[in-house]
Amino acid sequence: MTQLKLYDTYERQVRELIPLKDNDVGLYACGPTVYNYVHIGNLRTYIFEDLLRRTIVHAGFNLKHVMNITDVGHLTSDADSGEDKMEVGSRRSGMSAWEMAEFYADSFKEDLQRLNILPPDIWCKATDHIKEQIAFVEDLEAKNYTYKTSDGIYFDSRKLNSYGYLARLDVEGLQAGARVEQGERRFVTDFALWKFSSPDEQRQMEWESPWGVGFPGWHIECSAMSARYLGDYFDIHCGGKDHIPIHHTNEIAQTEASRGTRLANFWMHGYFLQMEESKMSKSSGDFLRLQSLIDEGFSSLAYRYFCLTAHYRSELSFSWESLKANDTALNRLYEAAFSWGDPTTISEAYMTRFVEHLYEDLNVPRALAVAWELARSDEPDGVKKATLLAFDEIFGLDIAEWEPAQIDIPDEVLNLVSAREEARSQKDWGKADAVREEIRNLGFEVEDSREGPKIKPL
RNA sequence: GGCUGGGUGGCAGAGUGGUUAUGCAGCGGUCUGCAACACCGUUUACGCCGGUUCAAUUCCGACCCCAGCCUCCA
Repeated sequence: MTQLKLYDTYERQVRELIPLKDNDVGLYACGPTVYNYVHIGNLRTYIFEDLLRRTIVHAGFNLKHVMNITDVGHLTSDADSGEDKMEVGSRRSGMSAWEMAEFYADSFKEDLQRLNILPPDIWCKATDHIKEQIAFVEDLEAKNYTYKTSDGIYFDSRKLNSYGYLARLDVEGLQAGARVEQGERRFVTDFALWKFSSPDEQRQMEWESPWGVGFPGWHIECSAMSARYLGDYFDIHCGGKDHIPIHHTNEIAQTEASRGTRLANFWMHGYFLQMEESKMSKSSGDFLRLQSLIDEGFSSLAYRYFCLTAHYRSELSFSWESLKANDTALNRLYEAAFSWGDPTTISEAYMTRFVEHLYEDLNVPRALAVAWELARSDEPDGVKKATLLAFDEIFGLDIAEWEPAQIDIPDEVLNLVSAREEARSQKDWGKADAVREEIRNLGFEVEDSREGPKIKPL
C-alpha cells in the first residue's frame, strides 16, 4: 500500500504520516477571524485543507478535524498594539460584536458548503473557551514564562531557546530590523497572552480574570482549544503560510513552555493566491469574495477546480482569464463524464497513478492530469466514469451529480428553430442563416448537432 | 534594511542530471450547407552571469526580479 507523505514545515521535509496514536489522526485548522467576509484567497487555504482531510480519510485513517472561529482578541496589529478587529468591525458593520461574529461565521460556513469543503467534526469559538485560555495563561505564569505590563500579560519569548524554529527566525536580526514600537514589551518577539480592557473605552467583549477584566490574546486560543479537543500533542496543524512567523510560532512557544511538546507532529501551510494588481487585502475592504465570482457568472466549483490546478505549496496567480480557462476545462470534463453514462469498474492502472501522486504530498495537479489522460484514453466509457467518480472523492467536483442545464426557451424561439429546420431541409441556406440571426437577436444560439439543433443562451 | 521562500512556453501550472505533464488559448485537420460544439494532431520554455559534469531547466555561487513576515492579511 502506498504511504501518505506530507510536507512538514517544522522539519522542512516530506515525510510519511504515521499517526501518533493507533490509526487516529487529529487535525487542527486555523479558522477565520469573523470580522468580515472571507475572500477567495482565504478560501484557497480551506480548499487545501479539504483536500488534505479527504486524502487522510482515503488513506484509511480515522480523522478528527477541529476548526476554530476567532471571535475575539485578534488585533489589527500582530504586534499587539492595535485594536481588536472585532470591535473595529462592529463599528464598521453597525452590528454588535456578538451579532457580527455569528453573521460572518455563518457566511463563512455557507462559502465552505458551496465549495464542497467538508465541515470539521468540531467547530470551536474562542469566546466559548475563555476558561481554558485563562487556565493556560495561569500555567505559563506558574512556570515563569510571563510578565505583566500596563496593558496586559505577555509571553517572555527569550526564555525559550527554541523560539522561532518553525519559521527559522533570526531573532537577533528581527530585533535589529524592527520597525514597530515595542511599547512595554521587553523583546520584539514577545506577545500578549491576556489584554486588559482599556479604562477609556467600554469593550463589548470582556471577561474577569486573575489579572483583571480583559480578553485573551489571539494565539492562546489555538493552544488552549487544540489541547482540549486533540490533546497537547497531535498529528497535524495547518493554516495559511502567513501564520508561520508569528501565529504558529507563538502557539508552539506557548505549548512548548507549558506542556513541553511542540504541539503538532506536522505543520502544513497553504500558499497564497496572488492577485494581478493589488494585494488580496482584507483590511482595505477591497477584495474578491466567492459571491463576487458567482456574480460574474462562475460556479463556485469552477473556483474549486481552479485551485486544484496548482500545488498547495505554490502561489497561484488569479486572473479572470485564468478562471475562465479552468471553467471551460471543468465544463468539458462534466460534459464528457455525463456522456459516458453509468459507471462500471474502476481502472486499477489509472487509480494507482492517481493515488501515487495524491499521496506524494497532495500533488493534486498531477492527479488532475491523470484524470484528463483517462478522459481522453481508449478505456470503455463505463470504466472512465467509474474511475473518474472515484477520483472525485478527492476532487469534490460533484461530477456524479452534474447534468446539462435545463433552460427555458421561449415559444417564439422554438418556432424560429422549427422554421429554420424547415428552411434547411429545403436547402434554403440564406433563409436558415437569416433565421439563426433572428434567434441570436432573441438571445439564443443554435448549434446543429448530429441529434438535431441544440439551443443555448448566449 | 533583516529573515523565509520562489522565478518554467501566449496564459495557468507540474516535473526532471540526459527521454521535457496537464488544462486554456493559438494553429492544422475530421465532422458540418456554413458556423458552432465535440474530437484528433501540433508550434513556442525553463530570469541573468559564472562554476561542477560526458551532459543542467534540474546541483553550487553571485546578480536581478517577485512574494510572505517584520505594519492589516489565509
